[in-house]
Amino acid sequence: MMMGHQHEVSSEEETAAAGDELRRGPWTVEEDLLLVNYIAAHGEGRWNALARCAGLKRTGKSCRLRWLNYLRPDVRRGNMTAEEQLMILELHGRWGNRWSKIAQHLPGRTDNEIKNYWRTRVQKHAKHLNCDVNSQQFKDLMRFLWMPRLLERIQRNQSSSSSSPPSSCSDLEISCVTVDAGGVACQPPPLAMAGVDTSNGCSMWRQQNQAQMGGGVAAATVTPAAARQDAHKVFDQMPAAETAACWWSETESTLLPGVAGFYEDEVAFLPEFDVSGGESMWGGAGGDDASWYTQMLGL
DNA sequence: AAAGTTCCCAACCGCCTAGTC
DNA sequence: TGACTAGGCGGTTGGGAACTT
Repeated sequence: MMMGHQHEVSSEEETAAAGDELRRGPWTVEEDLLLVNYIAAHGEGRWNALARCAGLKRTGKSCRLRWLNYLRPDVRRGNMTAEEQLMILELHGRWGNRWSKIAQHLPGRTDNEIKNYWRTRVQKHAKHLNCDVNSQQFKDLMRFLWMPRLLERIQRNQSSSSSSPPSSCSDLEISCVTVDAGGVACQPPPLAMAGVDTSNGCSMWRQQNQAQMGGGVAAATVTPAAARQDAHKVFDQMPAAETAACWWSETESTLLPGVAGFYEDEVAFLPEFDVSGGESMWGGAGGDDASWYTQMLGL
């Protein structure tokens, strides 16, 4: 694909090219081979020199990008798994558009790929909901509906791939605050979190959570706005992996009107939001990543 | 089947920072 | 200290595939 500024050459590129005509646009198989072979023999780094020595009429920048985003052997391709999507939603909520930082927690995924995922999938649905992707409303939707559903899907995949969860994980109980339409907090039944190490901070977080919620959510009566505010406060204090693992909604029908500010019919149109295991907006099969996600929880 | 539209993502750009001289 | 270079980052673009009319 040829870019619009293909005839403009920066001073940096002029230096790198040393008078040679620079190639732009899509990489050919021959160029890829040159780059891969050169790096295999000499290693990466010093990209401008590398481009020259490898006989590539490309800028160092271009070579670096091609290698990191496409040719590197550990680059993971294909649809994002539910685990990866959950991680992206959580980490973006925490760090914003810090794509490279987010990518560090998704082995094999590049910042470019995560950025593209965010723009093409997440922003698209924010647009469908007619709200800004950075709005509190949309963040609530992600936290209280999409992320729990992704988690649900992950757990279903885990349980279907292994009939007996690891004993070290099966007894973890996760509580979360749900708020019914009348603004009354209720405590959901314990949820066994298969695949999550009970020794991590989740149980501690739960205790803190309940303490901050006024000594026990079951007894408290809170307004939806207050519940949301408290939830965010606790959420923001949690380590990333715990946050992704711990959030759980009893049902979105109780959460949406009270906490997220969305009504059921507002999200009902989300056509791809299929939790039955088929194709969904969250894409991908994702069934074999349980171990990966468990590993990520140890971050 | 053809034309139009939307979506995806590879590759580019400009800016910034760190390192070197 | 300032100029220069390399590398890294986030934002943007546009070609082609996929989908719709």
